[in-house]
Amino acid sequence: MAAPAQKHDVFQAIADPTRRKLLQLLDQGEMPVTAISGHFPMSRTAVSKHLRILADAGLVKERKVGRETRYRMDPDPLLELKRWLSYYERYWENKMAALKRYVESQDSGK
Amino acid sequence: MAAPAQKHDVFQAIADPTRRKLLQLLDQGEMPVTAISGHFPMSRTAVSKHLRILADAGLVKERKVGRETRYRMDPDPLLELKRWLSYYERYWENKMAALKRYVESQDSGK
DNA sequence: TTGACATGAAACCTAAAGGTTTCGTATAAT
DNA sequence: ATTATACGAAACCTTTAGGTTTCATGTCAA
Repeated sequence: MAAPAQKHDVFQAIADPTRRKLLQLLDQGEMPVTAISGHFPMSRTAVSKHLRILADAGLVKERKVGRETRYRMDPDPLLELKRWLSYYERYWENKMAALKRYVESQDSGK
Repeated sequence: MAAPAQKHDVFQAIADPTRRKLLQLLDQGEMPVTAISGHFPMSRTAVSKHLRILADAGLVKERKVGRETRYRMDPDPLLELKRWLSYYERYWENKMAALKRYVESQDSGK
């Protein structure tokens, strides 16, 4: 299969707070555009553009039902983010270990 | 305490691929600007600006040593990202949910 | 003390982001 | 058949992002 050559990646997609809210909202379930845009202080068209960017990154899927387009969230691309983040995981592991040691030392001290 | 009112957050900061590379590079250790910029196909000034954005988000720290400024990575703000991501953790933690998504995607796919 | 080096600030440019309004078109309701 | 609804495409505007070049300043080396 050829590469998707998507215009927007996950990192870009979640950079905008409006789009993060969109994901959160659509996490509740499928919803048509007008209903979605009711939750945002901007025009329906603007929301529609954000949805397109999210769709481009694979974070939402659309489905046409009659005259409406229903969007739902797809968390799969977030796995890339998770993978990226896991690279830095060791930092907190060490930190947590250090904190654990600290707490335990306080504990035994008392 | 007053809010930091930082101009750039961690989501914005990591949205740019150059800045992600910067983090990766600085993960190896502290480095002065000129040395850093040697790794990038752009001017030192441009790199400097990226570093400022990262610093603004708290992802790098700077330290002046003589006539040079040395930057190092600070992973702490990534915890916010991790926290945000953890909200969606259940999706791929739960195997049944994954299977459900798979079945549904096959269903609505073609 | 003179010159080279390291760096950020400033001014500037172009493209992209994020928003608006207007319009066309398909579907639904009367 | 006509009107209302749901939506995306297009054109447009303003601000921000990302880059450049130039300049000023502080520090090190000769």
